[in-house]
Amino acid sequence: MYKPKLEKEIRCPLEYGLTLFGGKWKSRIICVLAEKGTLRYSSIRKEMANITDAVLAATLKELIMDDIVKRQQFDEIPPRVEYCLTEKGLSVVPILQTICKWSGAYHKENSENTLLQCQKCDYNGSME
Amino acid sequence: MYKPKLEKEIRCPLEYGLTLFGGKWKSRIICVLAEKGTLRYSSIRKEMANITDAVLAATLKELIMDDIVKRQQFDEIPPRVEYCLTEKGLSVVPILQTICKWSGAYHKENSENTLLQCQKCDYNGSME
DNA sequence: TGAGTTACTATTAAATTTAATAGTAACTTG
DNA sequence: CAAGTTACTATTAAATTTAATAGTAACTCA
Repeated sequence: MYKPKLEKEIRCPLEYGLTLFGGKWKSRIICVLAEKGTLRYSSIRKEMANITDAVLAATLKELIMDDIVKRQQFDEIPPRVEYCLTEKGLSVVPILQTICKWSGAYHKENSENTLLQCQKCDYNGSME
Repeated sequence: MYKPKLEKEIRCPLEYGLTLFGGKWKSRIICVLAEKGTLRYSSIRKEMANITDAVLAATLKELIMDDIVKRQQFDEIPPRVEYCLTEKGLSVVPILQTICKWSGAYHKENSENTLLQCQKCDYNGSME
């Protein structure tokens, strides 16, 4: 998703909201944290096959700046840093679930395959 | 937003759903059609300053393929083609409104400026 | 002592999205 | 008769996102 640098380029809260949790990675990170609660950096990475450090670190930074994810650092060695959703982050979850259900329902209606299954969301392929 | 060619690359209905209406242009087109009902190509363009023909035409095509927008063509000259939301498209609107409200509420909380106003959405900057 | 762990950053390249520009047929209006 | 309208397509370029790869400090474990 295109994220304009200048807030002026965003025309409405809808567009702005979508930049906060839309996009390929943000929604997945939020889902993982919603499911697991608190996770350290390496665990998030393990949960999300295919993500690279560069992308994960950058995405977490954005989520933190937008007050959706909270970062807590422990001064140990090897380093330990834990991430969890903020209150604002938690408030996104129901929206994501709604999208999940909406999408799952229409997909079932139009297709026979069952590719759309995911442990990260609360969708299991048999939602009413 | 990254839209994978192969459905296999999409991991869950949430991600899939976001490819259907997330992104810079799709949500705006849906908003405009939700507000105005039926519009012809040139009117959609006028409603969305800054969009180019290449992008508008391509985006409409995707929305049509995903059964969110319906296209009706009249054989007149000059050509007339009208677009409106399908039933599925209409069912997205409440989700977009929810995002709009969520985003608007948090934005007001965190910022003094009032840039986030838009005639396209049902948000007017003073939402409770 | 060497390898592994951790949470990153930096750099470069590939892929994708968005933008800019020009062109088209066949009519209508001035 | 020239210019404007309509709904696009095609092409090229710029911007942005995503991916791939390597490197880091300071410890622990074998």
